[in-house]
Amino acid sequence: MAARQAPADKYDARRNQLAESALRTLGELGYARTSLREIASNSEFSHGVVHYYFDDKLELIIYCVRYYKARCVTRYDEVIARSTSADGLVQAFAAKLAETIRDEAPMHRLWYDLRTQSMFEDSLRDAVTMIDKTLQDMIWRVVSRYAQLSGRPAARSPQAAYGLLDGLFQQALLGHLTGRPGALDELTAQVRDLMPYLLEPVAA
Amino acid sequence: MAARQAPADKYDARRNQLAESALRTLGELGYARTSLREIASNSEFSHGVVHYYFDDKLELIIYCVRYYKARCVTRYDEVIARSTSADGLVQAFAAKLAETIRDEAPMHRLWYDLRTQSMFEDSLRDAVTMIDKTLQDMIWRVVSRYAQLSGRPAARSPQAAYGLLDGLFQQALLGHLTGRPGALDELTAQVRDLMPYLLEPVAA
DNA sequence: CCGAGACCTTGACGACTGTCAAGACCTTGT
DNA sequence: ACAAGGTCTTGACAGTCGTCAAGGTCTCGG
Repeated sequence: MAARQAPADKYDARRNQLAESALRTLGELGYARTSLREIASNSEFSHGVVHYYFDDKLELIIYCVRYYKARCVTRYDEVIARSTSADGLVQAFAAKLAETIRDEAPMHRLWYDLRTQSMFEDSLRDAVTMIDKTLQDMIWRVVSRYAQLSGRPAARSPQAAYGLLDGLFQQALLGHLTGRPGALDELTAQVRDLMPYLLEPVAA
Repeated sequence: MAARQAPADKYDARRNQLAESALRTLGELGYARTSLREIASNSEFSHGVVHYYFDDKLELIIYCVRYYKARCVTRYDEVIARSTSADGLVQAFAAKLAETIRDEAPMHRLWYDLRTQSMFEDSLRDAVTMIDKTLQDMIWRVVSRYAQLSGRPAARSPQAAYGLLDGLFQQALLGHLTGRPGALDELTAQVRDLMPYLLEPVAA
């Protein structure tokens, strides 16, 4: 029960360690075919240890989702901070989107997997809703900064902006994973085209 | 092996009958937790019959995907045929999108589930890619007709148009399933806003 | 009317899953 | 140095899965 010892950090460190193994495995196999034994075998522990640090398979998964969120949430903040012109922001943002597909494709497909699972499994719904909102906020910070640099107000809701960009992103991810050659370049072009639409048109 | 009898139709009819049971079950439970026994128990047959009509679980699933496609492909063609003005088309199209979420949510979440699974499982990839292309064509017929009625050419690629609309659609589906009240109305508003962006701006 | 083959059920198999209890190992305080 | 308790492994459990073989039931041609 109260498993923590003097260094409570160690307990959390182990949980994070297991979460990382779990995320690696989940990103490789997907939610459906990932077993606790597989997760453990991708770590340096045996399969029984999972129930020492997590009550449940579900608790581990949800912990992973939140742990994963902590990494992504600031992904584009540097782009926001560094940009000094509207065009530069759009360029850097589009490039970063393509880059993260190239470098972290397993993580992204895992996210879409979990989000889709939440359409079936109520127990995932809260965690997914929370992280989805966080991603929407992240996108909205980009759009807000873009509006600011352009001197024009945003014309779309945060939901709409997120939905549109997410649709393009997911399509590019799928294309990239199926080996379609120009998938990433198409994404950057599509994003560059889309961004002005998110703001009010220039005054007539 | 050569299981067909004189009326070869009956063999196909049984396959379709099983496909319908499978789609009902898959739409309810999702790909991960749907077993052949569950599919069979949602039909009037026993669990062994599946292997009489399908070699494999995977063959059944893929057959289902293609069977499902046949229904969706013409979903908006009536909207296209009936519309006589650009605004009327947009209105009817947006309403139809919302309607299909309300009436066929399990089928849609199943589609997203299978599409996501194809990011992990190579064996699903071909079937998913084919139906995704079919859906893109379906959307593109709407956009083309919209361009025609507007007297302006389309400004976005078929991929981009499909990706954008699909993003909004998926977000609305998720919102609808999680019980967010205005999810469907937001979708129709977002689609009405988006459609003009898919065409070239009015001449300056 | 009967036998052949299509159609379907039943029951079993090996493999895999999440879960947990029993105990071994190892660190630490005293 | 010894005991206590945190940490981890091992092995087993009940259940479910896909698959398939054996055999029953039904239908129809001869």
